[in-house]
Amino acid sequence: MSRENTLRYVILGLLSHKERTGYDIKKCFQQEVGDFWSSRHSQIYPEMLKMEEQGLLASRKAITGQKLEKKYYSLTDAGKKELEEWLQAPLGSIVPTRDDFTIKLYLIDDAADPRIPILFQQEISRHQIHHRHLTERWKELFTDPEERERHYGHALILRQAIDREAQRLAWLKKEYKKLPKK
Amino acid sequence: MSRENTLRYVILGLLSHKERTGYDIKKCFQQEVGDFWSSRHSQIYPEMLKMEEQGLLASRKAITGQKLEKKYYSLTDAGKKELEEWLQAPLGSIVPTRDDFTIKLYLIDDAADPRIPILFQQEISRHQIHHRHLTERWKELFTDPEERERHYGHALILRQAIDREAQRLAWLKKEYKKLPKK
DNA sequence: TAAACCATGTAACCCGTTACATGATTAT
DNA sequence: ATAATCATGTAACGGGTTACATGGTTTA
Repeated sequence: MSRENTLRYVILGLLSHKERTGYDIKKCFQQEVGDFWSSRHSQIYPEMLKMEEQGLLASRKAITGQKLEKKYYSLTDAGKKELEEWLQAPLGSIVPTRDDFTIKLYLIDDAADPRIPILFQQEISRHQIHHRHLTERWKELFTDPEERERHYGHALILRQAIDREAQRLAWLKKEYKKLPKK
Repeated sequence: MSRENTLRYVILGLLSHKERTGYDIKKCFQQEVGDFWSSRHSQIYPEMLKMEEQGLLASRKAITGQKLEKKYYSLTDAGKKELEEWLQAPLGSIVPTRDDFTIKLYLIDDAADPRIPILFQQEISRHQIHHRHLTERWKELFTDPEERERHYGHALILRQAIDREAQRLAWLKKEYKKLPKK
């Protein structure tokens, strides 16, 4: 958990190019952004209300169909300033992994334990799924090289995530093979 | 955040070979274990009390010096069973990165933005620090190859963490060089 | 004797998840 | 018609951090 209310800055960032509703933000988190940050609508709506009260966001209402109200939020000058400041603020220090595979391996600690190969299989499987998912996303978004240029940051972090998964899978398979045969 | 009360299992794991006090657990998190999992004493003590109430832990009191009371906890049979079950339970699915460098890069998104090289410098710096820290730890613990065999899991995850940091640093430096000169 | 460390707890608060709750619109 | 999706909220709870609070022991 980033305790520094990062959600607020992500929202500011997502609103920095165009106005959006809370629902739009929610959809972002279900789509591409969700690979890097996500929150539920039950956290998004109250947060945006608070940000409006604090003068970081402005809103206008619009009607779709007969009565469905949408609330479009946009950045105020204070909101823009808040975002700029955060973007320039130093990064936090690196926090513990808190990854269940890692901690289980630490606690079992014995290469001959029969639970070790199972653990590796599970870990390999979930990273394969994740790797495939990210690769799919890449194809969707960045098959066109022009898109890669238009969205430098996004392409970069997605590429990096894919490489990381590939490297992790290679490491896992290597260590899996080295396990003592029972 | 692992929402599944992982702390409880980490505590069970740390108690599985010898009895310890809450303070001992806290010290573990400040030392080697802390690279992979950590919690504060204000969370540890109440959690251990609850685990005792639930019959997972047993405790005995001891006096150091004239009156300083220590409370040593150990696993009950129920506690051992709980730990075994968790160790065999399937791993959770992979969660979003929630890393501030990543999300900032996503939000800036423009290779020509002057904040990008600064961001890279910050990221490189904090990973260098972390890499050095982990390498130090390795020297401390695993210079002796026999220790590496005695603590297979620990050696493995530490090695993996070091490799990951090294690979990440290489990637960061490569991309930093590719940035457009201003 | 003073500082650092040992040792154990509680309280307030923040972030995030799950569940509760409601109603409109669109596509089949 | 009905299911899926759009749209916006609130409530309860769990896990984690910071701060509050207290006292004993060891080491320089």
